[in-house]
Parts: sequence; C-alpha cells; structure tokens
Amino acid sequence: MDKKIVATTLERIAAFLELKGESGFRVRAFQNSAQAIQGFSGTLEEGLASGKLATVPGVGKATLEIVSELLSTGSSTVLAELEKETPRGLLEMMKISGLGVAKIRMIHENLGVENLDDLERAANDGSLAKLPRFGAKTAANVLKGISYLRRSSDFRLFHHARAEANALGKALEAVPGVASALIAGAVRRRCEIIGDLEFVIKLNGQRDTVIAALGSVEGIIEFQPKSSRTVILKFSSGTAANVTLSNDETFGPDLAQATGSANHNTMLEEFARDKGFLWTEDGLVRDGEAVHCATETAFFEILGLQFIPPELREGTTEVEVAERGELPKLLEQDSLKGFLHCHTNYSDGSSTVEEWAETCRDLGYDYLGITDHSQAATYAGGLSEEDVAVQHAEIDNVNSRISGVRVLKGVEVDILADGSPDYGPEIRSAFDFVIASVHNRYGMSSDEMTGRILRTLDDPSVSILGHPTGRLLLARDPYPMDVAAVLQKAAEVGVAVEINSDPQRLDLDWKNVKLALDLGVTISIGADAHNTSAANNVELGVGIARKGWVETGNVLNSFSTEEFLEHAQRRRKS
DNA sequence: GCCGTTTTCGGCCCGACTGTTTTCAGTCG
Repeated sequence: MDKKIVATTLERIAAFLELKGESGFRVRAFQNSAQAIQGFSGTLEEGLASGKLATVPGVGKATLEIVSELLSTGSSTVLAELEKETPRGLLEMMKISGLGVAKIRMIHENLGVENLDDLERAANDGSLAKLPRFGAKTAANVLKGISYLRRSSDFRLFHHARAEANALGKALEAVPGVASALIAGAVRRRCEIIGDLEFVIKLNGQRDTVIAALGSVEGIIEFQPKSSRTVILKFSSGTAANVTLSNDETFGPDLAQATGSANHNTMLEEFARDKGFLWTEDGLVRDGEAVHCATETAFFEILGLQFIPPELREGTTEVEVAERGELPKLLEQDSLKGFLHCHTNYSDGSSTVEEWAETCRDLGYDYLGITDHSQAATYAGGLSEEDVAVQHAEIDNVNSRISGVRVLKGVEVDILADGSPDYGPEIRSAFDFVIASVHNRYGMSSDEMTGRILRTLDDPSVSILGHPTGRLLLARDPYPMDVAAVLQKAAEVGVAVEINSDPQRLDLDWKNVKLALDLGVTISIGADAHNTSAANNVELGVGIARKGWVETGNVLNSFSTEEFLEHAQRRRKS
C-alpha cells in the first residue's frame, strides 16, 4: 500500500480529533506519525513484519495498529468512527485560512453550520459576524476562503495527479485490446496543478470491444463516450480522465493533440494550415488525404518543426522558435551537481547532517547545502547563534568522515519585516551561502513587500532568494509583490532566484521563470526537503525549470562546488 | 498518542500577528 494513503488517513484522524476538541498533544502525535510514516524508507509491509517500523520515532502502538489494519483491510475503523461522529463539511472548513478548530466549533455549535454552503449563507446574512469575537472582516475572509476552495477543488497538485495517472495508465493497459496507454495533457506538460487527466491509448483490438471494456476498469463510476474516438471516464475518487483511442496511423497527431494546451494547439493548427495541412481531432490531412504519422517525432518533422518538448507546449513562443530550430536544450536533472535547501533535525527537519550527506552522495551529487532556519523562525526551531557553531562543527566532522560529497554550510535566513536578513553580518559571513526567504507578514501591501525584498537583495551576504512569491498551491495565493522589479534587481546584484521544489510551492512559477531568464537571472533549484525521503522533490523543481525554458547554464547548482561558492560569495568581497 | 524514564506517569514550542476588542482569543508558521 502507498505510504501516502496511510499518512493521509493518519492526518485525517488528527484533524477529526482536533475538531472534537481532543488534547492538542494527541492530535500532534497523529500528525507526527503521519510524517514519520511518509519518511519511512522501505515498504510498510516489510517494516511491519520486521519490526523496523515500530522503532521509528513517532510511531507507537496506536499507529502500528492503524497501519496494520489499513494493510490488511484497506480501511481504518478509527477513522470510520470519527467520520460517523463529525460532519465531513467541518473538515473542509479547516482549509479556510483564518478558521481554526475553535472558530469552527463555535460556528457549528451556535449556527448549526455543517458544510461550506451553510457557512456561506451565515457569512452573507450577517449571523457569522455577530458571533463573539467575529466581525465583518472575519466574515469577508470566510467568503474569500470559500470561493478559493471552490475554485481549487477541481484541481490537484502535480505529484498527486501524476501518481494517479500512472496507476490509471497501468489499469488501461491491462484492458484487452489496448497495446499501450500514454499519459498526455497537463501532467505530461508538467503543470503544477492538474484538473482532468488525459490519455492516448493505442489499440490492437476492436475499438467497440475496447470501449465496452473500458467501462469495467476498477473505480469507474461514470462512462461517457464523447465521440467515436474519445471517452470520458469518471472515477469514484473524483478524477475525470479523457481517453483518446488511437492507432498506428494517427498516433503522432493524436498524442500531440491530447498533450498541448488549448493555446498551443491553436497556434500549431494555424501553423499547419500555413504549411498546407489540416490538423483536427481526427488526425493530419493534406490535399484531402490522411497523413499517416505513427509518432510525435514524425508529426513535428512532417510539419517542418523541431520536436517541441511537452513542457513547452503552452502557447507562448514555442512554435515560432521551433520553426527557426532554436529551441533550448532543456535542463536535465542529472546536470545538477549540487543539492540545495534542506533542513535537518537542528531546526524543523527530521534527518541528520550525516543522513543528508549519505543520501546526496548516493544520489550522485558533488555537494549539498544544509540550510536550516534562522533564529527568527521560532515556529520552525530556528538556530540560535550557539546552535550555528555546533552545527558547523558537526558539518566539519561529517566532511572529515564521509568522502564523495562535500557538505556546505548554508542557512535559510528569515527576511525580517524591514527587509534585513536575520542574524548579524558576522554570523551570516560564517556560512558558505545564504538563502533568504519571507516566512511572515504576508499581509503587506505590494509596495511594502517589494521594498522589503529589494532591501534584502541589497545585502551582500545573500546568495539566493528562497521561494520568492510565498505561494502554496491550492491553498494560498502569492503575496502581493512586483515580481518583475524583484527579478530585475536580482539580476543586477547577482542573487540567484530559487525554484522551490516542494510540491506545494513550486515557486517561482514557470511563467516568471521565463521572465527571470529574459532578465538574466540565475536560477537555483532548491529541494526545500525536511527529510531525506523528500530528496527527490528536486525532480519536480526541474520540471518547472524545463517549463520555464531553463538550460543547464542558467542554473546555479549545475556549477561545480568551487564555481558555486565563488558565485554565492562574490559580493562579500567588494 | 508518544516518549523516556529518576519505568507506568508527566511533559510535550512559542512568538507574532489579526481581528476582535479595550485586554485577548485564535490562528499561523
């Protein structure tokens, strides 16, 4: 069983207990165990059998029982009981920023609110604002939160959607008469949030029998033939998948059609028309005759275009650039020599310096930068000046014992409200490099926030601007800020701008990555991992970099160790 | 609920901000 499903179950249990008013410590224990399970290396089945899972910190008797029940029956009686007691809608309300357990209970108990619709009514008719310690602003925030939730509820994060698409692809390939099933659409383009899934399947059996068989794929609740060649499948999970039935003759254009964004497809259609082709849902036609085209490579070749990587098919300038044969050679993950932005057990991470060193060595990196939180980040266990000295001694020690990878002394300093980076200049200069990030005061005006960050960029100790816009996908908008001004300044002063690879951040947005490149900004791909099991987050950041047209030479951590250090520190000397 | 014992019960992170209030509860990171 997928660790994510187990972790989600534990998180839901924690949320229900919180809503019930259980001890905060009990709640946190379940949240911790969810994290611990997700970070467990090895399969849960083996871990349970060998007893290794029981030795993981944060995993106790209750967690083990839930895991073992989930593995054997696929569900949890603890969770089922809780779901019976508490309306589901209340859990959904927890996602509204500004509403916590106490307020939700107050709303539920006093106004009988059980779901988002009830809540919206209460916010609109004034009854919400009349509750003690509620007011007009709270009601307005709630309405804003509801509309945000509704807008985002049809989307999922990329990594979740891709996991689902992979599983679904396998199920489709198991259908008799299906030779292969390829993931297309937004997942293939590596969009950061995904609505419907798209597949193209190649048939080696009768179309009608395959269509009939699709209806019996596990988990399908609705089955809707859309045209003679496309079918919409709806799953009990809420996912919808558009499936195009293809064959050797039209596979290339079909895959391209199902992959490109609407804008890209329009551009490509127009381009094809200029070249004397008609490109429709039924394939490619010239002079009234179907053009056989078994692969996408052949499709682009026939049109006289360079192969356009799926990530670029967004309808910006990719078609004209491909016609000139000038598409970039996009970044590949194995071009990264350095692993940046990770947290250890010194602050809010759970892996040790040594574990990080071993993991990065095994992954083939030349260097890694440990970047725990700074002292102002009290919520995340930020390091005091004394802690910094202790950690630096430990890093020296690990470097003397482990070969094949070099551990660099980095830090993620908080950008304070006035724009100065945390710690004094002496402490900051003790680090090999400094990431500066905003972690509070999101409510500033655009002018204030822009000024705050511009001041940070002026500080010569700062090497990288971390998660530059602060967005949390499907949960929180970027803080208001003049992105172009910040990128312009970063280019001028030589501060690299991060693509944060945390699946919920993927910040900088790919559209702004492209803008950053145009302005001459160096990009840094940061993992922002809190556990070695999240080391491969980097792959998600690389996807965003590719989407933003990034080549190896644009990336700070594709530099050698010496080049990286030189770039990170060059302003300190002047 | 988990942990760590000075083993079987006490401790578990907290400061800043927001929106409500005239002193602070609730939320967030």
